[in-house]
Amino acid sequence: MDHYIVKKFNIGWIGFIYSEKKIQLIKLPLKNKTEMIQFLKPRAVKGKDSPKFLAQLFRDLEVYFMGKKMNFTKIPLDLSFATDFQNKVYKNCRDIKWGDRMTYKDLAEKSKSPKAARAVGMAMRNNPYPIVIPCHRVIGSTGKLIGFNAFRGIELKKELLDMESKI
DNA sequence: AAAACTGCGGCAG
DNA sequence: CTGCCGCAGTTTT
Repeated sequence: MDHYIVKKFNIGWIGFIYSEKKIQLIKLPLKNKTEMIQFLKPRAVKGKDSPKFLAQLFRDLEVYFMGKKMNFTKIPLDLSFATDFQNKVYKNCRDIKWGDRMTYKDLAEKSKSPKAARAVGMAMRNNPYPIVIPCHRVIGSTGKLIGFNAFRGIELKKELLDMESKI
């Protein structure tokens, strides 16, 4: 059974589910801490100690939310659930740098499935590691912000992009 | 195996 | 701007 832990950042309480060696899920803030715990509880048991990789992630996130450049390349993610296509998409998405943006179509082309923009959307929607896999940097081809599977989704997406473009 | 979904993209009105 | 298909990968019947 995996463990969960919640931690407060300036955007709210973020939930984490993790196994011994890897992160399993990052859940962006819900309405409040209670809702977050209710969400996590059925999926994992409360964790007491936070392993090294998690402490590292916390530090990185603190820095990130301060508005500083941070790319999370060393965080060990569990992508064993992912298909070939999803793996490509997640990898390419991870390569989008701070302040950069890419369209769903761009990502599809880069992932060797030029016409699969929609499927890229699917992959983003099911991205278990928001921020670390910067799915907020993926936008519509018209430049419009779409989707974002989180409480206050689009708003949050916009805030993150605004923050990143301030540097 | 088929149908039913999408955080899409073009292109018409 | 809105609506309508075609699209490809994933999920659900």
